[in-house]
Amino acid sequence: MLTIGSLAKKTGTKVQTIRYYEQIELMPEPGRTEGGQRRYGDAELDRLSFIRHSRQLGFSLDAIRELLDLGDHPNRPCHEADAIARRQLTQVERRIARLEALRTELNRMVHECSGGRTADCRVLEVLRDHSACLTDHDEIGA
Amino acid sequence: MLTIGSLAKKTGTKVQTIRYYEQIELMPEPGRTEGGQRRYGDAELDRLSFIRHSRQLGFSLDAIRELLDLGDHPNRPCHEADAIARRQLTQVERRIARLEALRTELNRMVHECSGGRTADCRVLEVLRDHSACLTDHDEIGA
DNA sequence: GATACATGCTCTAGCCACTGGAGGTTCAAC
DNA sequence: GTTGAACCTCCAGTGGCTAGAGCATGTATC
Repeated sequence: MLTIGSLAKKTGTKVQTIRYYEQIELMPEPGRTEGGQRRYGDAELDRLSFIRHSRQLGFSLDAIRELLDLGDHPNRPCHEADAIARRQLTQVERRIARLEALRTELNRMVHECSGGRTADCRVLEVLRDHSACLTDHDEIGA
Repeated sequence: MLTIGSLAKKTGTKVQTIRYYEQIELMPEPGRTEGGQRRYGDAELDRLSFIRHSRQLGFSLDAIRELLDLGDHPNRPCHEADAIARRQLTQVERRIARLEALRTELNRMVHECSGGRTADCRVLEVLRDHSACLTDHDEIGA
């Protein structure tokens, strides 16, 4: 039986985060000691590990909820899990493409800065004038 | 003189976002009509364009605040602006590296999925077992 | 001048995924 | 029995917006 603290340590999660997962019903309500402290078993350890690993791979909590649900039904066809992962992959690829455009632009800004007065600063100039950009970057935070 | 709506359209910002920027003092309080509606001039248009463009390049609102401040002092040396841009570049590069590791992992997951039952699903299996991963991806949201 | 209605206003709450703190209780070791 | 780390609940805050309620204003048309 694990305390919340040792579960946290084993999974690299913060204690508060575990309680938060319980609150949003991503983790089940665990058993308690007489004094009211949470105690966890192996099932919860596995579930939390799954959640954490999925988060590290960038899945949203909603996607993880779906994945967990799929894992609970071993006889269902797995194309849904596959679809979720593919969706995630597409998103990751889109983000990479966008960040690469930003990298190009930032690189250009930084390399064109000659280190003079802010009035002549290429960094500020590029930010002032979008049309000086070489790449498209129209969405925010994509 | 622009209404908030036309300023929004010109800069590709939402009306609420402009009011939010005013609230957090990133945008100045504009003049008002007798009836109390906001009216904007060219200075505000420029400032908002700068903000939006910086956001598109991934700068935080705090970083943008600094950049705007630097732009207001044309005779100061520009190495600070340069430093902010470099910091941003580093962050972008780190995010790209991380996402590329994720892409590798997701790709592998997706391609190893043979489309059977969820019990045999490679996607779920990899998520269950971090040690099956080839890449490091330890931080969340980095 | 009247009317219609798009656009404006303020205020509040919600989103995601946590994180931190206050103020109090329980557990395990000594 | 005492200490002190770890636990508890509850609430508020983060960033960067976004949405909606409920009402006021501005402008074009008749």
